[in-house]
Amino acid sequence: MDKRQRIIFTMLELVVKQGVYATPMSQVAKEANVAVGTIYHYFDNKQEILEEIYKMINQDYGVVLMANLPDTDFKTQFEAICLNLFNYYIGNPLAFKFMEFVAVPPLMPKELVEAVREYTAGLRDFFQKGIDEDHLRNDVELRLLMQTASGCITSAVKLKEMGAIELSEKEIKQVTEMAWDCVRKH
Amino acid sequence: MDKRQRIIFTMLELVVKQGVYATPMSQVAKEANVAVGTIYHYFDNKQEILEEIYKMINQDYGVVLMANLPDTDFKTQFEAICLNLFNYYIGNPLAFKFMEFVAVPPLMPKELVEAVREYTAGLRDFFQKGIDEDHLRNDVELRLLMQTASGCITSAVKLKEMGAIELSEKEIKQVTEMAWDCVRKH
Amino acid sequence: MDKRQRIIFTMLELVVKQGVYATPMSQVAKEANVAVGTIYHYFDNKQEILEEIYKMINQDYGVVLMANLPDTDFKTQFEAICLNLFNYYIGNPLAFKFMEFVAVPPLMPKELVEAVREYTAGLRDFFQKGIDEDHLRNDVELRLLMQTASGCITSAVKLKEMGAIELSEKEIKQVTEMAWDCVRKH
Amino acid sequence: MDKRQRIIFTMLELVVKQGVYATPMSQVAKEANVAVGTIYHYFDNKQEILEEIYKMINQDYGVVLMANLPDTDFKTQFEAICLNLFNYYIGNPLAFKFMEFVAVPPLMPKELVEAVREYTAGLRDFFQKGIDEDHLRNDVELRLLMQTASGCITSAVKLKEMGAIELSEKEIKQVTEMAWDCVRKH
DNA sequence: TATGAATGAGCATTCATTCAT
DNA sequence: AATGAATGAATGCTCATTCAT
Repeated sequence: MDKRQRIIFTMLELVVKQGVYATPMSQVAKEANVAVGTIYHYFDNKQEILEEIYKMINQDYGVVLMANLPDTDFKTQFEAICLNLFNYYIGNPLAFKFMEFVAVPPLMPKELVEAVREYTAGLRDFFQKGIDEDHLRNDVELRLLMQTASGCITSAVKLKEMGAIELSEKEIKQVTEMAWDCVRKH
Repeated sequence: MDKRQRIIFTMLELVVKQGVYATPMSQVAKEANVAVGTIYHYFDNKQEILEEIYKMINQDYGVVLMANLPDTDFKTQFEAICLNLFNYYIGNPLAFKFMEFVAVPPLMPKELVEAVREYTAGLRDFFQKGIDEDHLRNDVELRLLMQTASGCITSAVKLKEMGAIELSEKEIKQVTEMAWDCVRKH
Repeated sequence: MDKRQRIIFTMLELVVKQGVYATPMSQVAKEANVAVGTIYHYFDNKQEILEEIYKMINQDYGVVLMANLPDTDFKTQFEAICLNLFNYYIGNPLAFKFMEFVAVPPLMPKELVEAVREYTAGLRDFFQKGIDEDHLRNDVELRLLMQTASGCITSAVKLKEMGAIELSEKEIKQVTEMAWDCVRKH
Repeated sequence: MDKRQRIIFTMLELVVKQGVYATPMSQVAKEANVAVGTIYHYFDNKQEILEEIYKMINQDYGVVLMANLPDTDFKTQFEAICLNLFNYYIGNPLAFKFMEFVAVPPLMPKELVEAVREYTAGLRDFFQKGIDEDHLRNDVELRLLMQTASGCITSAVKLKEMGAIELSEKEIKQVTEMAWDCVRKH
């Protein structure tokens, strides 16, 4: 892994474990095995590294979420997306925690937050199609519908990360059902 | 308002707006109109003030959530609780933001997080009753069920706070429905 | 001497000996026998201390220059002023060196440089009177006349500070004569 | 212009505008269109470049000052030298500012300062001749006499550079007169 | 109770210089 | 000759906390 990558991943790891302000650049340097100055060769400042991580994770989202969708009915596709999200979160707990606990207002500038939403344009289109084709509630705003469904998933992963529940296949199935019940047209 | 109260509310306000580490004690002192030393007369350190705020808000929760429940069927009571939660969050945006954006791992010690859950024992009992009496899904763990329902509400308020959606009576009704669909026995 | 004074004089001393950028705040703190933080209690930043010194010295100028003028003819008064300047410079070599070698563009902001000229308004009036009453050249701009005369004095003190010449009474007398020959009406 | 020259002139330009310590080598490299490493191919360190500039300017002085002297009486020659100096300063404001504002104690080592005086040996001889032949004051030390005369010129140029006065032919004539009045035998 | 001057460890960042290519 | 990635000591400044009054 090159130095730039090592800096990013070390920062991600430390910032999730310790918090942004308990993570000095000197520690990042040491644990990434580079000199402090080297960090500033690749990044303008600490904030920029954090924004880089934020963009990176959101880009991953966009790709991973819509991957390997089965060519079947809407509901099955919805479930596949949920599963994708679960797998990503469970496989990348650092990414999950960064998004939930680190990239919290007012850390990320408004413009970045908005820019990054474009990475998940695919998901938005999918939901819009669900509304248009009468699979999803059509009386609820698109943004609210999406947020509520993903909130169900997020809630579950949060509980798992706190050590409060397991998140085996059974629970994943249940939460996916709940998310579907939330947003589907009745 | 006495000095202790002023310190707490000033800290809450600033910490929500600026973040914990961008909020120096000196600024809290100035905006609360007390001397720096006075803060340390009432609190051991900065962390203690934050924990005090955390306990205060959670205590409010416990009280507010179960207030004025109608003596009717379970579903109506569920809706009343949702409405209570909405009203609290909307009426106390600082409290909402503090819980969502400030009191984030690893800020609050594990023991405090657990201790504070007792404040909402009433809500837990209500959900347990819902399971036992066959109103709610009985195949899902209690914690997960509660978190998912409240996650629906929280998601909506977050969107409102970000300025992405309105949260008028219509939307509150919709989200309450979605939360109910999530957890009810089908 | 109080802490603020100690900080100012320590900074003056070090900055003259070492240059501004070879004088770290930590050294100022140590030699002034205060903590680093204390410096920032009294001043906003390093620059502010330097500006404070600059103002202080210029204020001294204004007072010292016109002190104890004999109530005689213009030329004798002129000589008294030169002597005042010599005495000040020789008695305060730190002040002299600060003005000549430290407070050099672009260290001091334009506005401060201009503001500070008001401290020596008395000298300007004296020169103006000299012009009006036909003691001094009236074909040369006031500013230029003043600068040239004081440049004579400054040149001499500079040589003394470099160790190139003595500056005993004899030389002081000579330089004063030269300054007078420079600006007087022929 | 070759790289070495480009480095020197870029450093001169930047150092005059920004000050020595606000001028990083990386900026010099960028604006001279060379790599940082290349600078260290031609010079040992930053200080050496500054000393090179200092020597270069002083060498210029020596040559320019005594150039094109008319073969007439002493006073006319004196006036020609003054004019040479004015022309040099006005045509090379960077050189002037470097000498006045950058090459200030303790930037240049004592030995260099002394060594460089040899470049202006011609001027020294001219003044000595003036003393010996009874054109200049013979009661004042040579160094002091020279410094005072050139101080008059310098004062005027400084005022011009500060934007305080024009320095057209009329003023140049005046200042030359003043310089002469300063040092001539009465 | 209340004050605010004083402290100094700790931080983000800079920059002259090196050196493998 | 020329490059520019890499280094890490050093700097200005912050801020939670203490304590004499």
